[in-house]
Amino acid sequence: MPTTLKEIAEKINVSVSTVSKALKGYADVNPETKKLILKTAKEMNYKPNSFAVNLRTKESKTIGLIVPEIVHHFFSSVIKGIIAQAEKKGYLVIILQSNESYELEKKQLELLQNKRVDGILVSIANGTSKFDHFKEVIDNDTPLVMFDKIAKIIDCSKVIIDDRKAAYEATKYLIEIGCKKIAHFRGPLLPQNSIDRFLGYKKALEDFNIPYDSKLVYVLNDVSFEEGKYYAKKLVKEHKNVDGIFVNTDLVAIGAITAFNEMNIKVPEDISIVGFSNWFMSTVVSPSLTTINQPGFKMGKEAFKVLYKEIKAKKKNEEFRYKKVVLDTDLIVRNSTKPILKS
Amino acid sequence: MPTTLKEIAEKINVSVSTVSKALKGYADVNPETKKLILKTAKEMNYKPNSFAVNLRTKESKTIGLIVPEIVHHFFSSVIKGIIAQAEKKGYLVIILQSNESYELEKKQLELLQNKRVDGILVSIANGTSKFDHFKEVIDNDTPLVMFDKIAKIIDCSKVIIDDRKAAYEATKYLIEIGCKKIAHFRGPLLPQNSIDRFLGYKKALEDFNIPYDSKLVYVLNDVSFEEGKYYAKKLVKEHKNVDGIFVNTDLVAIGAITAFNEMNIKVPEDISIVGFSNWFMSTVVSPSLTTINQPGFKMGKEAFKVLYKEIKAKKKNEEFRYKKVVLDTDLIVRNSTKPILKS
DNA sequence: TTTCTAAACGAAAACGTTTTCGAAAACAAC
DNA sequence: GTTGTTTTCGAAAACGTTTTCGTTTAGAAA
Repeated sequence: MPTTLKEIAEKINVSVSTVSKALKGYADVNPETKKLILKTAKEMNYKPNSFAVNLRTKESKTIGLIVPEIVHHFFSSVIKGIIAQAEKKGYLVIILQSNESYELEKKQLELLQNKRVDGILVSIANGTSKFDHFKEVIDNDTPLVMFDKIAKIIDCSKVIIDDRKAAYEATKYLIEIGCKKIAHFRGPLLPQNSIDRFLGYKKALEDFNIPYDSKLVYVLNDVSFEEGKYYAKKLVKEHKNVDGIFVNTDLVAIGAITAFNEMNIKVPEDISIVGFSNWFMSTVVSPSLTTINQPGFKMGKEAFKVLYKEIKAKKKNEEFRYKKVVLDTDLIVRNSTKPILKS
Repeated sequence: MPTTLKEIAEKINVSVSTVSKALKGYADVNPETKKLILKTAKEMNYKPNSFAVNLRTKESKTIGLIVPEIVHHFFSSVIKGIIAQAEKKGYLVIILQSNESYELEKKQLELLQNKRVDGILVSIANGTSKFDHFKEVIDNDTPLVMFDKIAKIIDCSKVIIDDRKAAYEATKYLIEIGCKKIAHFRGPLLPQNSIDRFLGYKKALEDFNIPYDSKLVYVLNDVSFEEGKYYAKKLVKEHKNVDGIFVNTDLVAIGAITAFNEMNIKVPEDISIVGFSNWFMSTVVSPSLTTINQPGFKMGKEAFKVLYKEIKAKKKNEEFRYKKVVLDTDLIVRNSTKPILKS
C-alpha cells in the first residue's frame, strides 16, 4: 500500500536509482529531474520503508534500555532523560524491565541483540551476580553503556554518581550537626550502590573519630516503605540514644519517618534522618526529608550521549576508549535534620 | 559477522531454502537433514536477522507508545503493564513522551508510523484539541488504541475508567460523611478526563440536593503540587465553611493538604479531602489521602491486549470491531476524610 | 517396462532500499 | 576528427530472509 521508490520511478520514467539518489541528495542528478522527483515523492506521500533501510544500512536507529523497575521516581527520570536525548539524535528507545531478576535481565539482553538494536543501555538488577551476559554483548560488538547500577568487573562505559562520596557527605552532615550515634539502613549486599554508600558512611565515621558499630547497620532486602518502618521500630527496640540515621533510599527513610511519627519519636528533634535520591515524595512528607540529590534526568541524557558516541565510532570503524562519567550529587537540607543544641 | 542462512547452507551443502524451511519447521525436509541443520545452526550460533525478517514479513513485532509524561506514578504503572503484556506475546515497546504538547504528539505519531511499528498505543496530551493526526493513523491502517486520556470524537478502540462515575462516588462519599459545602479542584478545560470528573462531581451534588456553585470549582492548569497549595489558600481566602474538596489528582490534593497543614486548618477535622488516582505517595503523606484507585498496571495490560487483537485481525485480514474497555475504580478511604459529627 | 505418487530438495522471486560502476551524451579542447 | 572531461543516468548487486513452484529421485503400482 505505501509508496515505493519503484512506483515513483515508473510514474516519471526514471530509474529507481535516480529516485533514490535525488531523495538522498546525491550530486549526480540533474536539478530539474531532482525537483520533479521531490515533487512527485511528496505528492505520492512517499515514506522510506524503514525495514528495507535497516537491512541495507545494517542499523535501525533504535537502542535498547533495561531498567530494574519502571515505576520508580529515579528510574523514570533517567528514562525520560534517555528518550529526550535519543530523540534529538533521531533514535528511538525500546524499554524493558528486569524486575531485579538476573534471569529476565539475561533474556532481555538476548532479545535486544536479536532485534539488532544499535546499542544498549542498562542498569543492573539486584539479583545479578554473574556478568557473562554483558561480556557477550561486548564480544558481539554491540555498544553497551551501564548507568547507576553498574558492574565494576565489566569493562565498558559507565555513567554513575559517586555513591561513596555522596554517602560520606550525608554522614558527615549528620556528624556536623552534632549526631553522636548514627545508624545506617543499607540496601542488599550485592549491588555496588549499597556497598559504596555503606563504605562512605563508614569512612565518615572513621574520619571524625566515631567508633563504627556493625550492630547499627541494618541490611534491607526490599528497600521498601514497609521495611523502613520495620527497621525503624527494630532500631529503637535494640538501641538507645541513636540520634541520626543515614538511609540508603528515600522510600525507606520515609517509612522510618512514618514509624517514628507513630511511635511519637520526634524527627528531627529526637533523631535526624538523611535519605538518598531526592524523590519528589521527599518534599511532601512531613517533616520533609533531608537527602542526597541524584540527578536522574541528567544521568539519562549523559548515558545516551556516551552510547551515541560509541555507536558513531563503531560505524566509522574508529577507535574509542570506554568512558566513565561521574555526575555530581548534592545534599539537600530539609526538615528531617536539625542541629543538636549543646546542653 | 553474524551467521546467515547462506553460511549454514554452504557448510553442509544444502540450499538456503532447505535451511530456512528446516529452522521454521516445514514438513518437506528429511528428518535427518533437519537434525543436521538444527545442530549446525546452533553450533554457528545462528540468529535470524530481524531486519530481513521484518522486510519479508512486513511486521516488526514492535509497537509504539506515546504518553504525556513518564515521570508520573500512574503513567509509569501503565507503561509497566504494557511492557509486561507485550513481552508475553513477543512484542517490544518503543516509548515516547509528548510532554502534553500537541506538536510533539503529532510528530511522534508520524515518527512511529515511519518506523512502521505494528501498532500504536496513546494517551492524549493536554495540549491536543485537533485530532486529525489520529485519523491519519487509522486511515493508514495502523492499529491504534487510546487509553486513559482519549478523544471521544475519534473512532477507535479505547481503554479507560469511568471518570464520571468515579468522581460521582468520591463526591457522594463526601456528602455521605456530612459535608455540606464541597469544592472541586479540576484539571484543564480540554482533556476529557477533567471534564468527566467535573461532571461526576456536579451530578452527585444535584442528586443529593446540594446547590451547585460554580465559584467553588477551581480550574487548574498544571495539576501540580504547587497549584494544589496555591488554590487551597485561595479557597480559604474566598470562601467560609467549605468542609470538603474533591480534587482532580492526588498530587494536587497533597499540595492542598500541605497548605492546610501550614495554615493550621485541620484535615480531616476541619475539611475532608478526596484525591484521585491512588498514587503511592498518598499512603505516606499525613494525613494519608482518601482517593480513587485508578488501576494503571491493569489498564496497560488491557490496552495491549486490545491492540494485539487488532494487529492479529489485520494480519489475517479479518473483520473486527473497535472495543471499549472500562475498568473498575474504587474508593479507598484513608485519613483525609472523616464523618462530621452532628452537633 | 511404463506410469504414477510421494518425498526431498533447490532455484528463484520477492520485500525496498543503497551504492558502485559503467555507459551514454554533451561539450570542450586540441 | 580525435581525445578528454563533465554531467547525468541506469543496471545490477547486495542486504538476509520467506515462500512458491518446479524438479529430481525413489519407490510403488500396473
